Formats: sequence, structure tokens, C-alpha cells
Amino acid sequence: MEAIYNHQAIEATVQKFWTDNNTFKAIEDDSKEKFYCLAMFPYPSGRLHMGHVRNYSLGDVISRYQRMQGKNVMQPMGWDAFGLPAENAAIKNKSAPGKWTYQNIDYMRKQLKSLGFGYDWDRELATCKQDYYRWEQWFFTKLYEKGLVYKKNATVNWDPVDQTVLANEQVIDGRGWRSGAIIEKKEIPQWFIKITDYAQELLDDLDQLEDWPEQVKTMQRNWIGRSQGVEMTFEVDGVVDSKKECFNIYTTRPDTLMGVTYVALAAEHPLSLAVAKNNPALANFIEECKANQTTEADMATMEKKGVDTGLKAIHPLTGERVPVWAANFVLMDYGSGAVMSVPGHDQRDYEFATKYGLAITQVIKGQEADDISKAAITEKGLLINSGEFDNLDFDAAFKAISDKLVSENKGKITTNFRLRDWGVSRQRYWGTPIPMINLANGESVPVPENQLPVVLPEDVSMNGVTSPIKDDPQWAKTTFNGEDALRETDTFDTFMESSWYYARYCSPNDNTQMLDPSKANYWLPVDQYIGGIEHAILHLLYSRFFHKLLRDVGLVASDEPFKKLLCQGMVLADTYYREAENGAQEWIAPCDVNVERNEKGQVTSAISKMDGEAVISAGMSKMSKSKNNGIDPQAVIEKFGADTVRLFIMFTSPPEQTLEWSDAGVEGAHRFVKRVYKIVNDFVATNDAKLPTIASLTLSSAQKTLRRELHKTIAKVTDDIGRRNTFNTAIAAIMELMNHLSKAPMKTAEQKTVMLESLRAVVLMLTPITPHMCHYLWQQLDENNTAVEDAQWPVVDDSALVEDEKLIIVQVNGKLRAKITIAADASKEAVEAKGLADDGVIKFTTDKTIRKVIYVPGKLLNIVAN
RNA sequence: GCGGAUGUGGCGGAAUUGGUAGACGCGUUAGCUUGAGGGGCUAAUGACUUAGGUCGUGGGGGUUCAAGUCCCCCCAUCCGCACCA
Repeated sequence: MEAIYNHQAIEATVQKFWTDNNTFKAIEDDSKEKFYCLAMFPYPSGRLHMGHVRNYSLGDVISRYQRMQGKNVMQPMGWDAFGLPAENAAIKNKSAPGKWTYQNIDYMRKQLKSLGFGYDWDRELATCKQDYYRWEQWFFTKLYEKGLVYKKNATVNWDPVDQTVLANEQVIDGRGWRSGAIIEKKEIPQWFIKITDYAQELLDDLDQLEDWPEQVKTMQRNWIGRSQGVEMTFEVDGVVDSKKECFNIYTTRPDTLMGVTYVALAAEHPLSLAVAKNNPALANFIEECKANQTTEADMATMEKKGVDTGLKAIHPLTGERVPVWAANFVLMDYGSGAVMSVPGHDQRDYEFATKYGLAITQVIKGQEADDISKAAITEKGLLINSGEFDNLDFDAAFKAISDKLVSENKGKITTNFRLRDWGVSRQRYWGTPIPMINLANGESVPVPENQLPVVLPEDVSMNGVTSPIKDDPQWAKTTFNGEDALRETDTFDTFMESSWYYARYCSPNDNTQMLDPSKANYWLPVDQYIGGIEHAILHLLYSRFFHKLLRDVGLVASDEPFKKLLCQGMVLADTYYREAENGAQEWIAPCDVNVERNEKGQVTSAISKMDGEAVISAGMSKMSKSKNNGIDPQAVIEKFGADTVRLFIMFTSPPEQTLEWSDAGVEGAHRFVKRVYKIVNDFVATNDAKLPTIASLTLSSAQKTLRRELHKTIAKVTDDIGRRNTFNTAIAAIMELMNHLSKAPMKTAEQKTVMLESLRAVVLMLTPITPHMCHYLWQQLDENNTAVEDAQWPVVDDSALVEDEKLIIVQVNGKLRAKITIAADASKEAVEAKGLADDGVIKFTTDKTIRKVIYVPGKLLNIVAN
């Protein structure tokens, strides 16, 4: 064995071993329990970032641990390869998005291999390849046949200068990121999938997902947003364009119906538009609303504005005439595009009414401290000023008012969902072509199965504005039933590809069907899914929806795709900047900064390595290009090795929390790796004989204690990795054990035997985390010449855990006053007697009466005295 | 704005079921060691202190023999909000 740890040599040799031996090839095997471990696949953006390294380290640790538990593990990897950044890079580099994407994939694959992740590379897939997306197109046409797909108008961000649709992230402060033009809202026809048909099931099945974080389930429940309410009709007084008009509203608070003092319509509501023809103020307002942002956050935080349409609506119960306003906070895309306004009991309505001098009526009693002249009373309570409904509580009022509306044929009780149907059309090039054909008569039909796939041309040039397939006059041309027709030139939302890739990994090379059900049903559901919390809602909801769609066409048998979910936190690093002369912040990479400390270790200043001048520290923030604080994984791997990087990442934070990068922390991890290497080397160098078994030896008390530490550590590490997923505490426990081992002598046969047992366990427990070094060390320690990947996880020897004595904490009035050691089987009375007799306790009990003694067996004694 | 999280020494974090607050690591300090390395080893390291103790988990209340942990109110930071992935 080499005396000096050489990570380059070890990692290269061990990675070659894995490749040569197909160590991580996964094959269906009914004789073993399967374990499908999946980390969210990366977008091939160019190089791996630390967030990827963290994500895939977590997956690999879990996979290797489960394999050592004897399971048949599958861990695949692929590429979420369609998306906007490829188009932008192509414009910048005057290249094609496909070429850029494939180059990135090749580079990042090498990086993943250098980190030693145990993937079955035979299952690799890329979503931009037609052998993947053809099945998505096929599936979409199936959904169309089932009536789950429809076309409707929807709002997009329209850049009037570039004449193109922009993504939300391409709109900065209301302007197009390239043109700088003020962005308008525009309605265009788009394809939708009816996720709302599955809203109830998506909500109900969250209860099955016992191993999902509660916060993710809560976020999904809130996103789906099931509510019970009443839908009712308001008639418009008089006529509009010589027609009788009416509109529907939905409310979850019918108890406040008697407090309605006005109603609000979306600016683009047909009634608003009709009135605007003869109302220039309203027409102006509608025009102004076009410049509003489309995101929900913008809608919620913008200034609430409105214009009186001049129309009056008839209150369905009182027959009173209430004013009809057009307001910028009512969304045409959501619900009916109209809301009833109860300023007395809704804060937004209250502010709007106050601003425009509209009436405010209190119809709910509220608390003593409530003052309707200051704010809306939003909590539920007994009704007042509501005529026949006075003194009813929320439930009774809900029933009475809805009953009355139903009996008068003016409304009905409905269940509503906040969830909206999934708009899948994108007006971009680098995506899956939507497999539809638009006919001359305006109808649309799916591309016939025998004409699939609709192939996206890859050899294109980007002009920076329009999609090459929209620019090409030939591409869309086709025929249907012998008549000329045009293909859809929109592409799918990239969430479509990422919603089913987990299933395609089970039969990635099948060119006859989307999924091979027998293989899919062997591996699915995914046993452990790992990814960023930022995907908690959209990606995970769409994938759950897709799984149910796959089930309903008979391709999979399960209801849910991901049994257990782990959401990892972001990776942060220090940020430093200087103010440039024009006031802008010039961000300085953390590797170019030295920090200075005082004798207490507190940071006192930060200095640039380049010029020795001071820089300003801006704390920790997410690694990003804009803050120039990214740490390149490749550089760290070369310097310290993949094992060190993996150890640092797993040790520094629990997986769900943010991880703060620290160069000193990486060095600490490297030090530990070298210590493990050295202790094994020291042992191997001094031990030439075959050692006896533990059972055949008589151990000293110190040796028994060491073995107890060892087996307690095995129990803790097993629980931490297998159940709690707290890898940081598992590693801390191994470090603690190592601190004991490095002080333990290894001269006698007994000492050496305990040491060998301990070192084997340490190597096995570290194998999931630092697999290269452990592979090498195991070769030095194992007699049977098995590869460590196939070794058994260490087992706790219960007999080694037995303790004859226990440490009892003694408190007086809840404060620690003594620690006593007593026989493990001592009675309460014995513990109490010894505790009360302790000098540290007597000091606080003399001149006092003992009122009570609480004993927590084997742990703690609290004496209450005053 | 709505929804979800987080807050503990100089720093990252630990405390799993209400029971020793600060494990483990970093940093810092002191000492030892011919030591080519992003060296090794030993020890100390929450604050205050009259050296007995006292205080201490974002802030303020409460429950309890006992609260970082449970309850109420507040503050700060981060994530998501449907066309970034």
C-alpha cells in the first residue's frame, strides 16, 4: 500500500475499475428488493455547478448505501436538454442550439464521471433527441383523443419592437431585455392540458406520500387551492349595446354577500370592452392595463386601480343597484373575470373603496377591537345588517344564503380550484414541436401516428428574434387528407419533457413504445427522488399529473411517481464587491480575496489579492454569475479529489438547508480523508499476521469501551443515513470514532483485532461518501477480496453495547448541579439517595425544603426545592 | 401581496420523543516536532465574573419540575408564485 494518499492515482484507478466491471449496470432482478434512486437531471448549461455536485452527491450516497444493504439499485442520468438558454447561447455564438447543447453534454458527462457517481450510463437519455420526444408527441395525441387537450386564447408578454413573445424572465421592469421596449399583454391561441380534471386526485393522493416533506405537500395543497363557495349571477341593469347582460362571480364568502357595495370586472372583460367603445376614460384604462405584468406577484403588489364603467349590477338578493367597476387586479384568465367586492370584510376591496369613495358596509360583527373605519374585518363572525340572515354564524349563513340563491335560480354551490389548466405552448424554437396540424378551415387535428415524430431541424441559424421553424416558409407545410395544411410551429413547455423522464429511464432504448410496462412496473415508483426545493410545486406537480395520465393509458400501474422526496438547499458562497466610479457594484470573486482576522478569529477586513486594496463583504449569497461568486467544481476536484469534495458537501450542512462554501472547510475535509488513509496505512504496515476473532479473546475494559463506541457509531450512522438522511451527523459520528481510534494503541493481538474490526467498519461506513478511497482501503483490509461496492453494510453487535454504569444528570430546580455515575440497574431510590448526597447538590438544598423529585430513568434527576 | 421555510459561539452546524445547550468541523491562541506541505501532534476556546456563580439559542410574553424544542405576538432573511430550469 502507498504510504502517501494520492487522490489522482486512486480516483483514476478506481473509476477505471467501475467502468471495466460495469459495476453500476442495473438489471431487473425479482430475487432482490429494487431501489430506484433519482436525482433531478441537469440542464446542460455548459459546466457543472456546485448545486449539481450537491444534488448528485446526495443521490450517489443514498444509492451506494442502499446497494450495501443488499438492494438492486438503479441510478440513471440524462439531460433536460431543451430550453431557452441554448437559444441565447446560439445567438451569442452564432451557432445552433443543438450543437451547443451536445457539446455541453459531452463536457458535463466527463465531469460527472470524474466525481465517481455510480450511474448506469447505458440508460443515459437527452430530451432533445427525437427518440425521446417522439413519445411525448405520441402521448400528446393520445391525450387529445381522450379529450384532455384543448386550445384557447391565453395571455403572453409581447415585445412590440421585436414582434416576439417573451418569457417572464426576459421581461425586466416591464421592458423587453433585448429591445428595451415596453412589453404588452397579448392574447394568442395556445394548447392546454386539462390538469384541472385531476385536481381532486392530485390533492387527495398527497396523503399517500408519507415520505415527502410536509412543507412540499402543504405548498402543493395551497397551489391546488380547493375551495367551497357559491357561484352566482349578477344581472346588469338596463342594456348594453341594446342587449340584456349578466356575469358570474365566485365567492368563498357568501356570508358577506349583503355587504357587497360594488363589483369589479377585469379590464379585458367583454362587458368592459363593450362599454369602452363609448367611454374614452375606460378605453384609456384598458389600454393602460395592457402594460401590466402577468406574474401573480406583480399583480398582487402593483397599485390597485380602476375606472367606473357607469353600469349598475343588480344585487341578486336585495335587488339593489351597485356600481360596476373595471379593475386592474381582476384577471380575465382566472375564474370568470369578475369579482364581488365587500370592502367591509376584504382588505383589498377596502383599500380600493377608500381610494375611490365607494361605500363600505359592515355585515360581520367582528371582535371588540375591530374598527371598520380603519380596516376591513376579515375574520369570520356573526352576521349583522343582513336582514333575515342576522345573527347567523359563517356555516349557517353560507347555507342560508346559498339555499336562497339556489331556490331563486341565481346561484349554486360549487367547488373551485386555484389550479389552472396547464398551458403547454411556447413560441420558441428549441423544444419539442407540438404535433398538431392547423387546417385551412381553422380546425386543428393531431398529426397521425404514422407521421410521428415531427422532427425539429437542428442545423439552423438563429436571428435572435423568431424561431427558425416559424421563419422557414417550408417547414410548416404539410397536407391532411390530401389538402394543404400547416403544422403547429409552437413547441412544448420544457416541463413536458421533465414530467416523464423518470419513467423513460426504465426502458430508455425502446424504439417501439413510450414505456415498456413490465420494466416500468419493476422499477417504479422512484424510491428516492432528490432535487431543489425550487421545484416543489411546478415540476413535481406536473410529474405527478403525468404519472396519472400514464397510468390511465395503461403504461404504469402505480398512482404516484416518487415514493420519497428529498429537497436539497442551495449552495452559497461569500460575495465581495467594490463600488465603481459610476456607482455600480463590481463583484470580486472570493478566490481573489484574503480575509484578515483578529486574535479571536473574527473577520476584521477583506483585501483583494490582486491589488491589496480593501473590498466590501456582502455576506453569503447563492453562487451566481451575476455576483461572480461561483466556485468551479472542476478546480476543487483537481486540487483535492472528488472524495474530498463529496465529503465536504455532505458534512457541511444537512441536505435541506443551504450550504455555505468554505475553502477552509474543504481543507478540513481533506485532512480527515488523509487521517483515515493514514490510520489504515499505519495498521497495515504493522500487522502481518492473521488476527483471531473477537469472540475468542478476553478484552480489557478500555477495549470493551472502544468496541461500545464503535457499535454505537454503527447504529447511529445507519440510522442517520438510512432513515434521517442527516449525512452531516453521520460523518460527525465517524469523525468522533476516528478521534478515539487514533488514540488507541495497536500492539497486542487484542488491540489489533479491535482496531481491524473498527477500521473495516469505518471504511464501509465511509464508502458511500468517499467511494474511491474506500475502494482502495478495502482492498487492504478485506480478506475475501470483494469489491467494497458489493460488501455488506456493517451490523451492530448488541452485546458490545451493554453498559454496566450510567451517567445521571442531577439538577436542582432545573439547573445542572452534579453528574453521578451509578449501576445501570439502580432503582429510583438509589439514584435519588446518591444525588441528594452529592456535594454539588447539597450546596443548593441546605436550608430548603425538597418539594418534589423527578427521575427520568437512566438520564436525569431533578430536585425541586425552595 | 399570497404560500413555504429559516434564525443557536468568531463561522458552518449538533442537540432525533420537552430532560447536560454548543457534538463534529472551521477559525483563533499557546506549546512540541527538519516538516517540501495547502505539514503533523498536544492543549485551550460562548459571554460576564467578586472565580462562589450568573447570563445565554432573532425580540417580547406564556405553559412546565424542566423550553433551542410546545403556545401567542412581533422582527429579519431566504425560496416559490404558473413562459428560467
